Amino acid sequence: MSDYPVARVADVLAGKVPPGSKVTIQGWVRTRRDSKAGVSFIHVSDGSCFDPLQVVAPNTLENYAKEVQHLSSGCSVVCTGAVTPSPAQGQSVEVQAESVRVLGWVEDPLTYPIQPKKSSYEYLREVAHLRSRTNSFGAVARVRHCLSMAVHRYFHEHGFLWIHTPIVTASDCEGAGAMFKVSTLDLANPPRTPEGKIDFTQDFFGKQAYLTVSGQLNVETYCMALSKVYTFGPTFRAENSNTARHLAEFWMIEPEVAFNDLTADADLAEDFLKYIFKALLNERGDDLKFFADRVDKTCIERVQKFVESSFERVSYTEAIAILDKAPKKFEFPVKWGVDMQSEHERYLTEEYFKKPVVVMNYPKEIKAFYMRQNDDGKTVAAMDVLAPGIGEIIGGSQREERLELLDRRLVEMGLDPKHYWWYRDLRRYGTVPHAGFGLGFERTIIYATGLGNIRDAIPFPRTPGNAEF
RNA sequence: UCCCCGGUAGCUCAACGGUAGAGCAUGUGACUGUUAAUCACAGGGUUGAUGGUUCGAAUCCAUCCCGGGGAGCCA
Repeated sequence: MSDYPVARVADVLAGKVPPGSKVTIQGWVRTRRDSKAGVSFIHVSDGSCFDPLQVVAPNTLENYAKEVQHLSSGCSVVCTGAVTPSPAQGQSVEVQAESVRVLGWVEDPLTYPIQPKKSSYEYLREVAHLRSRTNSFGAVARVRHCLSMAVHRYFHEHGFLWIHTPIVTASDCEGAGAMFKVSTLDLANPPRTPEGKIDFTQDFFGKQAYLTVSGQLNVETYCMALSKVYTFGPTFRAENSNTARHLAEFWMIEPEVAFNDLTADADLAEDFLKYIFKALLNERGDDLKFFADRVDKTCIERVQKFVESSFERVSYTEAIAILDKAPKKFEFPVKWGVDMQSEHERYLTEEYFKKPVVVMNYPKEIKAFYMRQNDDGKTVAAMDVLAPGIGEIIGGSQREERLELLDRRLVEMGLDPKHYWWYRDLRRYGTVPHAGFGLGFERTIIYATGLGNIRDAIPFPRTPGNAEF
């Protein structure tokens, strides 16, 4: 082995390595082509950028016939040699190999699941442990990382603290959907109370516990001391949802800001989304170009337009009026007081406004207990951000900071205020107006990339009946 | 969970009641500073599973399993 410094493919291709310098490249073979001129061209990817690096292996290498000519897609290699300008089209620089060492062979190239050709996303989901080696999933991973970092950078630069809210929760009424149960009890033979019910006092946490469906209630406690906070972590919904937009395990971003009202909340959502999409445009042009070429021609344009134009803002009442006058027959009739269906949201954002829309001030009956009641007595300070192509991407609200009104809503909705004792305490001790929202991270990714299914926006999708990997 | 559509070679698909085929991939050879290279030849299949109808089923029927699209729930 030589002692040449290890270089990332991204740095070599970006010209950060001076021509003539000798480097070590570590990665996986994408394709190999042999030339009778006495060289083989090996495209090596290490995941650091979209494009692979061309390694030119001459037939004078001692393992040329025995090994180099048998390299197939997926083999892991360590190559050393000089970086030189490429005489041929297709790449600016390449590496003239002095050595090509094979670390791992593909034991049966015929049945290697990842072949250098188009494979369907459906098929690749069945080989999720290997799909990271494809152009598509490498690009998704880099986009996901880029957006993650941008999320943290935005909040950090704007004075927010990242709060690590718990994954396991014992409040069974977070109100955002069905929950997964967490237990160490023997399922076949659980301890029983005298009444014959399962005795959760003997369970690990001494009471029934669940996986969180939202960090919001917890993060509000930190908001009431640290002013600007956010969560960014996994959340879980045990809904039997089988759609291209739902996961049982997904990542959510939930900022919460003290002293903010609903308008400030919508302003934050807009400013924040534009920031992370700008970062994506600046940093991952190579991957976005791939998505534009292969997945969705309009994706770059869409993200650019998103960054440049302002969100449309309408009240729920106005939105209903627009839908009422729409020259279009809806399957579900539109009426003030009912929740909007997918077809309604789509019409607003895709046909009527043709851009992201913030719908604000929904009827209180169709929204959660913690949302702040407006003076009209009919609506709450809730907002949804609707985006063309995916529908609801953000759901948020100003929170009810007045204890009396909060309690009234709890009772109206059949909830027991006792179960929310610590949440209510926030209103008893130094309460202030505050607002926040939840952004589905994977939905953000499919919006930006044009991916058709949310299961391809997360490395290992969990959906009903699917947790193989 | 409901409504549609689909499961055929390693992958993408064709054949739609009468001997199961192509492209890519793989192997061999030819050719070439090549670019998902090209050309020739070769190997490769209990047609998702189980029953049924039929002289005969990949094809028709039933049930189940798996996948996709749409709906609901939501982020």
